[in-house]
Amino acid sequence: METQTVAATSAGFASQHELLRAARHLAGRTIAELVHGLDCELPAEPVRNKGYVGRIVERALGLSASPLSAADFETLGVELKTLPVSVASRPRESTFVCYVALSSLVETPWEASRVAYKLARVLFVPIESEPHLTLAERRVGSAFLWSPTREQSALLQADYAEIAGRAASGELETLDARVGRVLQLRPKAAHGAVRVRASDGEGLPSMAQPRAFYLRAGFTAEVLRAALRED
Amino acid sequence: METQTVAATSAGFASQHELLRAARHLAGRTIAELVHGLDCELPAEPVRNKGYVGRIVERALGLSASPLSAADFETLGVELKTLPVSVASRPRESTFVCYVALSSLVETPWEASRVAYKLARVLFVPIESEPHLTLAERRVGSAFLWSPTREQSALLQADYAEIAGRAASGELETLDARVGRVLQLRPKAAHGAVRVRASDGEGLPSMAQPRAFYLRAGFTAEVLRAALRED
DNA sequence: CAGGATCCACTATTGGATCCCG
DNA sequence: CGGGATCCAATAGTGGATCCTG
Repeated sequence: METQTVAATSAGFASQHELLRAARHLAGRTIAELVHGLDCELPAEPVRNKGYVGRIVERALGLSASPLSAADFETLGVELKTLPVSVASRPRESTFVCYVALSSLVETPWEASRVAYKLARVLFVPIESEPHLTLAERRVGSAFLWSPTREQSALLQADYAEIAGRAASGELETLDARVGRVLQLRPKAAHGAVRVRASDGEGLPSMAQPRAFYLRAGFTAEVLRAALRED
Repeated sequence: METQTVAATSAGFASQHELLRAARHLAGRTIAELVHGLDCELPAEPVRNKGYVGRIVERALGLSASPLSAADFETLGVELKTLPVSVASRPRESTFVCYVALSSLVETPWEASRVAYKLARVLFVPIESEPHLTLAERRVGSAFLWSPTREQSALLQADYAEIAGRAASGELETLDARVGRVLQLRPKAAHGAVRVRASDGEGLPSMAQPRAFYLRAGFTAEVLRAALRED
């Protein structure tokens, strides 16, 4: 049975290439088909189930809840990201990268940052996600491995520096999601009132909105176009 | 009197450089000040007086209604365009270039087109035009002469070809203002029901909406940035 | 709470319509 | 009707908020 083939590949991958092949094996399948071999429920509607597709693809590729398979991806040095795309292969959303504390931003250069580490190597799995499609109907596209080109890396680093600079000088008023040409900082929490421990400009304890790095849709659009040209 | 200085330069210019100097002489003045030396009325509000600033600047530079001074600009080979800009020097609007008949588009290559001719050399006069400013309060910026760079020319030509191609193949449904990265085609008339004589795909007579070429605001923004870097 | 993400009200952009003059 | 342009309702874009899971 087709879906069992997917399950069979789910144990550890020896290389990034092997992982890519497994991901490409999913191309053309609907989410319903992925779920079929995975013993899990399929919610009817996308809304209120935001991370669902991402988790299904993780599982279809063997990244289960177990620490062991999570370690596979860790060992391979690959970050897995589903990318919701329109029929015209245009990303419909920005891409979450990771949380970050403003204080760590100030201390950490781009090269040593978690965002740079996560973006060093990404397996993008496009998902055709027109709003009118149910989760079940959404279809997996052709996955690809990406690392930033020299130009892209320069853009990311410049945005990081701009964001870190504003954090350092305490210009929190002007440090919103509009900053950054390709990388941006946005609130990320269950709701807007959530606060976490932080330190203010002078290192004194304070409470702050949790924030995370995101890639702008325009940037992943460029990444996707380049990948399509490769094919 | 200062405004007489302006009037004194209004007779024919010997060169583009002389014209540019006269235009730069207007920098920093308000429209009220320009009008002061010109014997004409100043409407209170911008709305319902759309071409007013353009005509005032023309007159301040000696392009009166008389065919003679119009010929000055013609002889110099310069097109005069005011450019409404925000305080951040961002163009607030697209820029009208000229009317065009779809039939002529099909026959005329870029090099021989009126739009290419008009864009070959332009004197842009930025006007600070925040919506809350009355006409009188709007201020003239630093004028500059522009000709398309090689890259800009390639973009313009490619857009022209794209537009002409759709006109040729009769794809009028897809030939709207969205076509063209920097150059676009838009309806231009007193109102949407205006029609002019035209010919259809087979050369048969028909009625069509008058259309004109415009430069997108994003393009003139780039032109303006380059000019500001020069200064 | 970190990580898988998308939602959606609001803002920014702009395509088509329009205004005045000669 | 061509040329000087801007207006503004509708659409596109996105910043901040939010949802579910382990």
